[in-house]
Amino acid sequence: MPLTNRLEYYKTLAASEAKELQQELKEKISLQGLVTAPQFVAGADISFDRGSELMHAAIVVLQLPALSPVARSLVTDETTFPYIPGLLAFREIPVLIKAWGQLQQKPDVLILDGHGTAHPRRMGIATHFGIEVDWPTIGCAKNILTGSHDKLGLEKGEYVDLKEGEERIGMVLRSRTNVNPIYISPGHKVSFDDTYDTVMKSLNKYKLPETTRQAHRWANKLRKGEAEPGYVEY
DNA sequence: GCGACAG
DNA sequence: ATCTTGTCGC
Repeated sequence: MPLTNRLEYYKTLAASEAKELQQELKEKISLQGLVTAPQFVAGADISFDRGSELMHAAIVVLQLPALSPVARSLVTDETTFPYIPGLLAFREIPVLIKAWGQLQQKPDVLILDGHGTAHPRRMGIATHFGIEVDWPTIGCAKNILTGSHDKLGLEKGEYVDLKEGEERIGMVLRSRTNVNPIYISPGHKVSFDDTYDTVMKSLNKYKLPETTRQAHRWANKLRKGEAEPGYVEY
């Protein structure tokens, strides 16, 4: 089924059906590592007014190692799926894929807001998105959804595995010294090592990766009418 | 049954 | 996610 039709199909799904679809898609996950060191990393995020069905999406591409801006894609669209923990992808993926399709300069890897394999069925939004567009993705969340972990050191760069039972599903990373950690996990077509390395390279002086920060910034500008939808290359 | 629960 | 000012701590 064509991608466009799949996205329309998502909107018709009941929660139970969405979960079944995740169980099927789970078989397509690849944790094969990246072939070459990434030079371009991108961040994706969504902003919206509470109570509104309008979703404002931003994807920004940055170049390593300086994290200098390369391009951005902004799209506004309406969602028809509610926010349900564990089913975030069905709500946000449609507009993100529109932004992705508009993006000319594709990055080596895309970091999304939310989890990848650190999900009850290993199908967080980063993994789901990666499978749909067949591209390397990483999940980076500010809060935990599932799993448990040991105590974590306070220095930037330290991490512990996030596990569900005996299975490693992600990592809890101290992205900035003495600040609450972030939760990172492979999305699709990246390894756990790629996930850690890429996120570390995307960090500067803040808690969140610069990719995430820039995507958040532009999504907010779009929502507030301070930026126009469309594609821009720098 | 109760609590947890990405954005 | 978003609503919002000051304030405590490194």
